[in-house]
Amino acid sequence: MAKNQLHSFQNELSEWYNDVILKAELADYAPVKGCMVIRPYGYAIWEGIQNFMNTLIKEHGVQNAYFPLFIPMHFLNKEKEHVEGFAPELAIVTHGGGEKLPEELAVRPTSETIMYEMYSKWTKSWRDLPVLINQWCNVVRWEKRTYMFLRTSEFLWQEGHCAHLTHQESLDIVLWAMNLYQQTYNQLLGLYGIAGYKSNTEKFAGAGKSITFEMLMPNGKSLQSCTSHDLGQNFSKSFNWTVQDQNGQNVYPWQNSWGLSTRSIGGLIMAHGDDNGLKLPPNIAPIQVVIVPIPGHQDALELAKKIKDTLSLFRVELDLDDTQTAGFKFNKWELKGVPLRIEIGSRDVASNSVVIYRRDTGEKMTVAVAEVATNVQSLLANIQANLFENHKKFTQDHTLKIDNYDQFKQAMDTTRGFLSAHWCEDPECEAAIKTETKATTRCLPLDAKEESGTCVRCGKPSTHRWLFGLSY
RNA sequence: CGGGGAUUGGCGCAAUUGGCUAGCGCGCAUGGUUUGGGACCAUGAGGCUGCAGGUUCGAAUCCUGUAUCCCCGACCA
Repeated sequence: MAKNQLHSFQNELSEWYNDVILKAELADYAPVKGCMVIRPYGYAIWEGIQNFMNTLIKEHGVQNAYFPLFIPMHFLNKEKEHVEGFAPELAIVTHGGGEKLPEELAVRPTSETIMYEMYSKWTKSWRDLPVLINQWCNVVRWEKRTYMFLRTSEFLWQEGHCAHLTHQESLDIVLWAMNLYQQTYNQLLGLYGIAGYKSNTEKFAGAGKSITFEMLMPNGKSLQSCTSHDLGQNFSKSFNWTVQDQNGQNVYPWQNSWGLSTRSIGGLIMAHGDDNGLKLPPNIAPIQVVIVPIPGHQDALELAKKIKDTLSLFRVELDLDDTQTAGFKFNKWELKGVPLRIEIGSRDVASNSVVIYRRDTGEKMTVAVAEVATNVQSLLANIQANLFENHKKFTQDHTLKIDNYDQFKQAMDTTRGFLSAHWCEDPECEAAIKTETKATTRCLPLDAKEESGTCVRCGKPSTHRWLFGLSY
């Protein structure tokens, strides 16, 4: 273990991941199995994601609302695939107020059923459509194995649920939502990924089609980072929900649902880190610039405050704690992933300049006081772009075109990554590949071109290359 | 849920054929000297050894149960 008490990013990613979450004070273990406490620094990241997404969600006319945590079991039972998919991971309330409940209540694993029950009450006419609602909430899925942020028994997310008169309108929202997620990942979190369709076995329980956004992590594992589902009319039919259309006919609305969770923070942590800790992209960093006056240099304080005033457009922390030495603080702020650090000591006061350090590259540069604000602005933009490009390059470098099964197996045994290979789309073949190599289908990329080939495993004809990988 | 490992001041660890008042480092508090890449001195606070039972003259140590965490799988966002 290095001096900073972190395991090696390269060789012990799982341990590094836990170390950095605890030491950077993003989160802590809760005294409840599989649950975590999201600490203020980690929650600020979630709030950044919420703010970014809320703006785009509302611009599109989708409104936020809130539905109950508890779902009567008979609601879940209405959609067969849905309940079968979620039954194994439900937390169920059997007692309330000291008495056994007449009907058990599921703690929501997702809110389709309770929301659509209400939608059907609120809509009688085609004029009442579309329903465009999103909610930010917690959900519970009783997972067998948990990791902080990536898979906890309770997690935070947003779930958008819209209903439309036509399938096309609904599909437009499905794609719009995935585009929203891509913007969030690319622009806010500096993360690259591939959007595409899930296979039938991997899709959401109750969906017609599911679109996923898959990101590659440094250990070559693939992280399903959010999903957007075309629910067709499965739920409206299950709930016997109809509205009258323009012709007076009773029709079932077309629906979609889409969600992004606190798992995104897990991807953010892992994809950008290094042996010194986190590297937060400036757009999401709760602190974009930390100003560290060298402790003991009294003359630096005035300049430090002056610099802070010139940076009012940014999220700036002025670290006035003089009980720690400069080196200690440098390491602390690097661990916490602050993109830029400004060091100010007597030397700088004398030369009317400051030292700026950038977290992503480790470069230090001397900048004249008058030019700090413009430098900070361009450096932050540069860091944001650089982190995204790094992740994009990593992903592309680890995306392999695979044309025979031996190659496929060899890749899964070594570098992993995204394996782009032809597949016959037969679920049995998919299952066999998983058993034999651990790889699952990740997605059929939205932009995949038609290309005739043969299934990498069974040799049957195939029309597209799918992405395979090891699931996180 | 299967396999492996762990749980001792806030954190990391030590303490066995069962035996003294459970130690050490870091951190923390107070005072002082320091401060440009993890400073130092002095003094001090902080433990019914995860929890519940049991065996024993005596348990951190042995037994039973249980909880939680980590790693590797199977299941999933």
